[in-house]
Order: sequence, then structure tokens, then C-alpha cells
Amino acid sequence: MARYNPKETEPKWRKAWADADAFRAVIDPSKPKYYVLEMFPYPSGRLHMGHVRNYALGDVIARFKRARGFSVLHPMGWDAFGLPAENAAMERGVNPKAWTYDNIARMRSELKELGLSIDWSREFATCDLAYYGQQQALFLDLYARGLVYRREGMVNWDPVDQTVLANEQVVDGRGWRSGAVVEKRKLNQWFFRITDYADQLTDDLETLERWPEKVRVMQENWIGRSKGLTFSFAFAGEAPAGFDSGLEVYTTRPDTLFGASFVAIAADHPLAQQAAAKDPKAAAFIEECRKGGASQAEIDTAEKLGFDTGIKVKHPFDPSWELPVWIANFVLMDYGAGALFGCPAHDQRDIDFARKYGLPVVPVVLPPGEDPKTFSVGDEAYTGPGVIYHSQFLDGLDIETAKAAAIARMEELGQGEGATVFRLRDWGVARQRAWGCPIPVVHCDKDGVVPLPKAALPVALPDDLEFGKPGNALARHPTWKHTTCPACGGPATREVDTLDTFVDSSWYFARFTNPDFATPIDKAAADYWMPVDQYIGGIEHAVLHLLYARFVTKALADDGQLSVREPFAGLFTQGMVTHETYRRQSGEWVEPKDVEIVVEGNSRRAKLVENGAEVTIGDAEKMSKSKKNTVAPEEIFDVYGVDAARFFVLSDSPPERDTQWSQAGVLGAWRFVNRVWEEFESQPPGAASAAGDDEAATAVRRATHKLIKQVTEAIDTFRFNSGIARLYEFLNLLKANPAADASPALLTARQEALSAFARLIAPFTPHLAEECWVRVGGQGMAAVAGWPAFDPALTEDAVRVLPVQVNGKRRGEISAPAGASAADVEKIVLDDPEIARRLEGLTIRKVIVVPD
RNA sequence: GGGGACUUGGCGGAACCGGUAGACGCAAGCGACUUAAAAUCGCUCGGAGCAAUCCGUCCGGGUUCGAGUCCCGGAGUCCCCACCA
Repeated sequence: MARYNPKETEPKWRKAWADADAFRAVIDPSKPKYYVLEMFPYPSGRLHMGHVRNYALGDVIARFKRARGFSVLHPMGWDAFGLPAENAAMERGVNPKAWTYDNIARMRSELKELGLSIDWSREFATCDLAYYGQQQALFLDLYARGLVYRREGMVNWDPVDQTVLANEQVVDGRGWRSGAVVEKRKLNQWFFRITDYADQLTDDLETLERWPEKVRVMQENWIGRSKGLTFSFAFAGEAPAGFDSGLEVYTTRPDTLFGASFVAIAADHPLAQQAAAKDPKAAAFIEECRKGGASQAEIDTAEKLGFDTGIKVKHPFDPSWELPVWIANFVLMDYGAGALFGCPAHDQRDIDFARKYGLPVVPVVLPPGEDPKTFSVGDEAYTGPGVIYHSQFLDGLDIETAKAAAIARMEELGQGEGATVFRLRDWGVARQRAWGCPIPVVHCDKDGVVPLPKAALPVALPDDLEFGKPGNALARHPTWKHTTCPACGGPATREVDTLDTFVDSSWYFARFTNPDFATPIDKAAADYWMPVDQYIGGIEHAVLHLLYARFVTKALADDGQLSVREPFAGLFTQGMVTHETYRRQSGEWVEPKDVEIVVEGNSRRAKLVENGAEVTIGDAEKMSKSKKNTVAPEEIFDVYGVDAARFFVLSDSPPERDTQWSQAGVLGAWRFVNRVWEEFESQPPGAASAAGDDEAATAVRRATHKLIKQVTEAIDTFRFNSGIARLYEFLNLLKANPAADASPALLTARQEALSAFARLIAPFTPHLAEECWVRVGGQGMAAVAGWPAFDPALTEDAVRVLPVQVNGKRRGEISAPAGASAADVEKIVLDDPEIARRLEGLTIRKVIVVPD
């Protein structure tokens, strides 16, 4: 029998789908819609196994939903702006635009080879003028709504990439791409007012039921909403210049106000600057603070350092009580008010500080069961529950009540009010890069910063950028930036900063609903397709991309351009594709294809193919070039076909977990493909439908209906590996009931089984499914054939095998008809000789029957 | 320091509501076919034991007729955030 030949069948069916335009997304109000989207790829140049898994996952959903009668939108595009193109330009002297479009062309053809059910007519790249021109319009819309502003601020400067980074892009004090230690710089910057939406972005997380809990928690922590009190300390003497209304601080523990023993301000605080101007020692201390690094190790070991300014403030509830104002290295200027009051007894950081500088430690929260006369705090702050004491009008209250009472009193006094503070900062969106979306504003000597009118859009990037040296090639282009001011008509210069590429990916999903529309979003199309029903991508975007996309969606909804307030109704975060790592004794990494695995019983060793030298087998890690543990998808497609590769990345592990690529694993998938094909080939074509049933036919028929039910549920719940296990089981059953020597009844049952089977495997192995569908006499193509239905009555077994436990231990099993009553089951059990033996000498006290 | 997840054979994993632990796949062993190998097919495959049977889901307790699953305590691994007032 001829083996299945994917090289022949797979291209044939891809062409058939394209010719039939089978995957075009159509607005059809008579059908429910389903929008499935995988995070679009950066066109790095080559497809890797992670892509294969990501897009295969989405394609299972898309094909399944299409078969289930949904009108499906499953588009593809390119997240195409960004630094790698500029780096390539610098290193190899290529043009970033040409480099990017070359990569896109190559990756497009590789992706198409995967046989994905994508509507390619909607494809775009974010570096297409047609896309980023619309993004400029969108920028102006947000500008008009007051959601974009420019201010001078301290920014994170990446000295290697020579650009600004958002807070989210600084990891452990280093740039997320370059890994360089980030510097603080003062620059004029463009910001999106994401903090306006901080409350909504937190509250609406609750509505995202089909998001992983983990991602919601991460976003909630990132936004970092905290409720507390802002209030001002009056100065004991004359108020310093600019502080007539006092020194403002923020706290989440107003209940501990009577435990205050100092006030601490950040080194960058204006009051600290004033102190520095008068006192060189203060200036020296501030300089010292600036040197402190932001990395994990530095924070862990950093000593709490302070400098007493000599300034005193009055306690808000007792003006006779004065507190010293210290400059402290642990106070952050950009959180809360940049100043705090220290309550050492109930805050670990404060007590470290107080013990070092000999400041008072007054407990005001009495832990349950402690005696107020003897309770004291050592070097460890008490942060647990208790009753307030030593606190005048707050005495006797619990912590929560005391917080409310303190806030109420402060509001009465007019010295402060309850406040919500966020960790989230506004999103700095300007990048000093040339390969990005130009910001559509000009700078005019007379009119200042002037947004361009929409008629002046798009602002196109010049093609003749020169990338020989670091820095912004757009800024040094000889002519591009020179233009006229739309307000006065005089000479002006264009903004040379471009938008963060995360802006590009914050609305592309909406653009897919009509990628050719004359304004950024076609509301009618978006109203039909949005929100994305199932979004699929890596967990690494849990905060950055997914938070920005949520913000932009809300802003566009408020602007009337979208009706939905959340972009992604369902989110699935898939695991990575990993592979074992191999190293020579010298420590060099070795590629899998240069390694031969030797198996001895349960132990595995590895040696070099070329000379048999011993190789160390390391843990499975994410495929990466640096560790040489990559497997090129094309090579796998070439040997086993696309279907086997798709099938393997889906079959081995649950999709949310990492899956380990192995040669043996893909061989298993290849065997499956061949066994499926053999089963279809062995079935005589046009098997007549015979009336009547025999035992084998009944078993096959029941198993078929059960299989349909199980595979349907498995796909619905993202348990693809379990669904595939059921497919294997069913194939084993068919093999046990072969077409050769089959009764007419069994042949008929097999025919029905194979017809269903061809459609059930279509989401996983679409090319093979088409070939099988033809073989079994199906009409049209499997891709559009519709999902098989099951008869619930046939999914239930008529006879149940029930385990029998005696005293909680399994002691045998009996068979009972489905739905048998408790009394009937009890009778069968008691009549069973094996059970009777087990009951000898025992008294039956209680019988528990669990139905079926 | 704060938050979250995970831990089941040699391996990936299954077990949906507390009801037969280890489905399915991989690896391995034995056999068939073959001059031989590959491919393919059949059987075995958590541990101990001839067997009856006993033990077994990270460890220790608990709830329950019954716990991989629920509760309490602990260990390990991984992820996110972090001088956040």
C-alpha cells in the first residue's frame, strides 16, 4: 500500500482553498460571528516552531468555529516597525524598509505553507503607509480628546539603543531589548494619558471572564490602585517658598497617624532641592541618592539613608507636636506625593530608618491578646490586625474603622482628603527612532507645537534614510523635517520622534475588520466583528501590549469610533516550544541534528554524530539560536509534511503549557497521519448503506457518536491534547474492526465513522482531512463541510461497569444496566460471589450507590 | 518583601462534580515479518509478590463510606511585581 504523500497532497489542497476563497470573512447578520486572532508576528525573517504552535492553535479554533456555522474572521498581519530593522541597517547597510518587506515576503510564504484558514485579503503591515497614515489620524483624534500631551519629564534613556523607554520596558533597571543599564534623562516627551483610565482598566478586569486569572492579577498589580489619604503638614516655622499650603504626603495607613515620628521626602522633591541650595551637605546627600541603582540586588542591599533638613512640620491632629523632615533615599518622587510620614512601629521600612537614626518608635496598633502596658516593637514592625491605642479619638477602633475616621477628621479640618493613587504612570510614546510611525505634529517658532490637520496626512517616512551611525536617522535627514506651519504658514519643523511600536499593536485588531477603510476604523464593520472572541499569544505580553490595547480601545470607544470597551473577550496564553539542549565537554552548544541519542534502559546518553564524542544532555529550554536547540519548521515540513508538524505541536501537551519538541514525537504524529490514511484506503469506496446492526457495527456507531461529543468538548475547552487522545483511541478501535471481512452492517458503520472522522481531524490536520473526505465520498471540501452531529442517546453506554468498594477500598466490579436503581444495583452487588466473599464476617451498616 | 501557578510511571500527560489513578502518545522489552536493517504488525510495560494480595499521585495531618481532586501545615520548582508610603 502506498504511503501517504504530503508533498503531493498538501500543496494541492492549499491551492484548492485559495481558488475557492474558502476563508474569506464575510459580514453575515444571519450567522453568529467569531473573531479569532493570534498576536501578529514581528517579521524577523524566519518562521520558528513557536509560530507554528501559535498559529496552529488559532487555526484549530478558526476551522472548528467555521464548521460549527459561525461567520469567522481570522486575519494575519505584520508588526513591522521596530529596532531590528534599524540594527540590520546599521550592521549590514541594508534599507530597513526593503529588509522588512523582504522578511515579510519570506515569512508570508512560510506561513501560507502551514495551511492556515486565514483571510489573506485583509493582510497589512504596520509599516504600510496606508496603516500608519491612519494611525496618525488616530493620534490626532486622541490629541483632540486631550489624551495626548507633551511635557518635560525624567525619562528612561537606553544608551545603547539611544531611545526613551516606557516604565514597562525597563526590567530590573535595564532596557528590555538592549539589556543596557537605563539612565535618567530630562526630555520633552509625548505621553498618552493612560492614567485617566486607570480606574476603568482595573474595574473592567472583572468582566474579562475568559481571561486567565494570572493575567488579570498581573494587570491589577501593575496598575497598582491603592486607596488612602493625601494631606498636608503645616510647617512649624515659616513655610518655605512655594509651600504655603504645607507639605503634602500620601498614606494608606491614616489609622497610624499618631505613631508618626518623622516625615520623609524624595531626593528629587522640590523641598529637598531648596534645602540643597542652602546647604552643601544636603546637596551632597542628594547626589549620593541619585547614584543608587535600580536593580534587584542593589535594592535588596541598599541601606536606608537619610538627611535631616532641620525643617519641622506640625502634626495635623496636634499642632503642638512637631516632626522632623528628612530627605530619604527610599522615597520615590513619582509615586504618591513624593513624600510620606514615617510610622516606624507599623512599617518595616520606616523602622529600619528609625532605628538607624534614633527616631521614636510608638506603637499605635495593639495586636490581639497583647497588654498595652508591655507591648513594644523591636526591629520588626507590626503590620497585623489589632486595636488602635495611644491615638486620642481613634482609640479602641479597629484598623479599617480608624482609617475612615482619620480621613473624615482630616476632611473636616480641610487639611486633606481620601485619595486613590496608582502605580501606573502615563505612557511615554515617543521614540527617537526613524523606523516607526511619524508623530503628525510640527514645531513652529511662532505657534509652538501644532498638530497637523488631517488633510495633511499621511506623513510618510522618507525612503533615503542614512543609518551609518547610532541615533535618530530621521532627525538628521537633510530635508524631511522642514515644512510649513499649518497655523501661520511660516517655516516649521516636523516632529522627528516616532511612536512606540506598542501603539501600532494597540488597534490593529480593529483595523482588520476593514483594513481599507478611509478612516482608522469602519465602525459598522467593527460593530459586527468586535470584540475579538479569542485572542491567542504569549504570556510575555500580559502587561505591556494587552494593557495598551485595552486603553486604546476604551479611548476609541469614548471617541465614538468603537462600541466595545474591551478588545479581547477571550484570551489564551500558549506555552513555548522547548527542546533539549546539548553541549560538548568543552561547554559549546551543539545542534540537535549533530547529536545521536543512545538509549540504555531508562537512561539516555548523547554523542556527536561526527566522532562519537560524549555530549551532555541539558534541560529542555525555549528554542533559541544562542543555545542552538532550534528545529527549523521547513525541514520538518519537508520530511513529514505540515499536518504531522501541526499535529505534533498540538498533541503532546495542553496548549497553555510548554511543549517539548522531539524527533520521536513528530515521528509519532507522522505514524498517526499514515495510519489514518490506511484506514480510509482500506474502506471500499461507496460502501452501500446496509440496514440492520450487529455487535461490531453497534460498537463502532456508539464510539463514533461518543467521539464527536468528546472532540467537540475538547476543542471548546482548549484541551486539544485530550481531544487528540480520543482520536487515537478511535483509530485503534477502527483497526480492531477492519473493513476486510466486515459484515455489511459494520461496513456501513465504518463508512459513517470515517465520514465523521475526516471532519473531526480537519482542524488539526486540514490537508489530510481533505484527502480523506474525498476518499469517503464527501461533498465539497472538508474545510467547509460542517461539523458532524452526534446523537446524545448513542453517546451513553447501555451497560455500566461499576467499581464496588467495601470499607472504602475497591474490592471488585459489577455490570449494571445504565440508569439502574439503587436497589437493583445493590442486589447485583450482593449476588456477586466475589463481593460476597469480601463481606464474609462483616455486618453491612450502610450501602451507598452512586448512580451510573 | 508582595502576588500567582505548579508538583501524578523512564518521559509528555489523562482522570470534567470527591467515586475503577496512570487514558493517549513517546521511550523501553519480547515476539512476528525480513538474508539483514528500516518501516509495519502483535504482546508486555507504576513498585513488591509464584499468587492471593499489599503499597503507590511531593511530605505531614484532617474532613469523608470514599481524596490526585476539599481543608490545615510544610518542602520544592517556576512566573510576575517590588525601597509603591
